[in-house]
Amino acid sequence: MDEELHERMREIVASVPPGSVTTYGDVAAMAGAPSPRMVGKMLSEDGLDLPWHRVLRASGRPAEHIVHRQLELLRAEGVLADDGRINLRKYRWKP
DNA sequence: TGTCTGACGACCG
DNA sequence: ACGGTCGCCAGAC
Repeated sequence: MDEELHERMREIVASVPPGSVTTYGDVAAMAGAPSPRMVGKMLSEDGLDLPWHRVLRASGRPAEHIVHRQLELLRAEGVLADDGRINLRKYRWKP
């Protein structure tokens, strides 16, 4: 099992600064994950202590089950959604 | 082993 | 812009 990958994904998500967002795909690419799904999997089981709300789908929309909560947390950081969708060109984090 | 299931994404019409 | 489809890959059963 790859504990290393798990840690890299965690570190990347942890490093996304308040007021900006990233996507599952970006995190996967940066961490060298085989699929963006792995990022979602990691967050679902070990993401409570991470700024998981800063991770969106490539469309700029949050995953279905957490939409409300996520948009709420983002709004508190000044990341505003237009009809449920975040403008990635505006808020996307690029290290 | 074979199938199904996701906090996903690229492509296409 | 949207929805359908297909590829993806580790786990659960």
